[in-house]
Amino acid sequence: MARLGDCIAMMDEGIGRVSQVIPDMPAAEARLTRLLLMVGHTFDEAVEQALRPNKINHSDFLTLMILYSRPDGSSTPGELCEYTSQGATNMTRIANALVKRGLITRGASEEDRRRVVIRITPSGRRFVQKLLPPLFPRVSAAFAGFSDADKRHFSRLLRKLADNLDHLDESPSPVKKQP
Amino acid sequence: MARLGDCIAMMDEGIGRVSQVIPDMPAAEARLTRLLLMVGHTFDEAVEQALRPNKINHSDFLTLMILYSRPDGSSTPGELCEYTSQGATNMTRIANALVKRGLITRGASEEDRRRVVIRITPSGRRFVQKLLPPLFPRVSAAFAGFSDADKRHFSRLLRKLADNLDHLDESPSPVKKQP
DNA sequence: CTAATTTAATTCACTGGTGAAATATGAGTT
DNA sequence: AACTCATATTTCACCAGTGAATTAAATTAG
Repeated sequence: MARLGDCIAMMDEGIGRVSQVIPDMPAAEARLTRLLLMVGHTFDEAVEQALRPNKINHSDFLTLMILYSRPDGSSTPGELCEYTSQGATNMTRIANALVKRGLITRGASEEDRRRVVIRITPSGRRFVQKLLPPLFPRVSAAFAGFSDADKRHFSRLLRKLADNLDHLDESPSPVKKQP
Repeated sequence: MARLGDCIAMMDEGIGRVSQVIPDMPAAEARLTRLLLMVGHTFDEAVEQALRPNKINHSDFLTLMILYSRPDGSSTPGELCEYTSQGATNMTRIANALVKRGLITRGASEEDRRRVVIRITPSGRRFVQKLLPPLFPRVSAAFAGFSDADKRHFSRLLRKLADNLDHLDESPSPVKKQP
C-alpha cells in the first residue's frame, strides 16, 4: 500500500491542476477536506488493525466503550445509535454480536416495553480493561511531535468544524431573524 | 440523528470517566483521536450526501476525480488502488460501474499486457465539470470562520499526523542503526 | 530456453452497513 | 374505549468493501 504522504502529494498536485481548469473552485478548502478525509480514513484503518487481534471491529468496540464509560453501564439501542452514528439496523447486528460473546446483556425495559435495555457485563468490563492498555502506545505515537499548543489548536479547529457541519443544512443564507 | 456537538460532549464526558478508572490512559490523545474520527466520519457522510443526487458514491467519484486531474486522463487499476486506498477487488467493481456509465474506458496496455489502462472519456469530463460547482458552497461553508492562519495550522497538523501514521509500524523504538 | 517467482487484475465468498417495510408498544384525540 | 399517530426495534433485501484463490503475463534463475 502506498504511504499516506505520497497520496497527499499526489492529491496536492491534482487539485492544483484541477483548480487551473476550474478557477472558482475553493482550492484551499478542497485540499483541507481531502486531507481530513484521507487522514481520518487512515486513522480508522489503524484502529481497525489494532483491534483485529481481539476479534472485534471498530463499531462493536465503540458501542462497548460507550457502555463501559456510562456510570450505570447501560443504554438502549436507540441512544447508542445516536452516539455511534450507526443506523438502528446495524445496532441490532452489533448487539447480537456482543450478546453472543457475553460482553453485554439485552433485556426489556420496565417503563417502556418498546425499549430494550443493553448493559455491559462484568466479562465485558474485563474485556475492555484488557484491550485498552495495548492501544495506548499507538495513540500516543500518532500525536508524536504535537506540542500542548498543537493539541489545543487541533482540538479547537476540529470542534469548530463539527459546529459548522452541524449547521451546514440549516439556513444557507443565515440572515438574522427580524425581531 | 443527534447533532455532532452532542456526540462530542458525550465523548468528552465518557473519556473523562474512563480515564479516572484507567489513569495511565493518554486521555488528551484519545480525545483528539475520537474527535478526528467523528469529524472525519461526518465529513464523509456529508460528501456522500452531496453526491447522492448525481447517483455516484464517494469512491467512484474519487476515482473519477483522480483520472480527471491527470494530465493525460489515464491510469491503471493498481495505481488507482494506491491513491484511493481501495483494494484491487473494489477497484474492479468501481471500474465496472464507471465503464457501464460511459465515464471511463478500459483497455489493454501495450507495453505490459497484464495491465489495464483506464481513461476518462469526454462524457466523464463533462460529468465532473457539471458535478463540481454545486459542491463548492458546502466545501467553503464547512470551513466558515477559519482564518488563513487557522487553515495553515490545520493543514500542518494533519500533514504531521499523516507522517506519524506512515511511521507507526516501523521502528517502535527508533534506535539508530549501528554502523 | 524452460522453470520458478513475481506482479496485475479478476472472481468468489463473506463481513459490514443502509433504506424500506414489518411489528409492537406508547401517547394523544375524540 | 376506539382510532389515529409517533416511537423503538427488528427483519429483509440490497450496496460497498475485503481476503483468499484464480488467471495470465512478465521477470528472474538455472
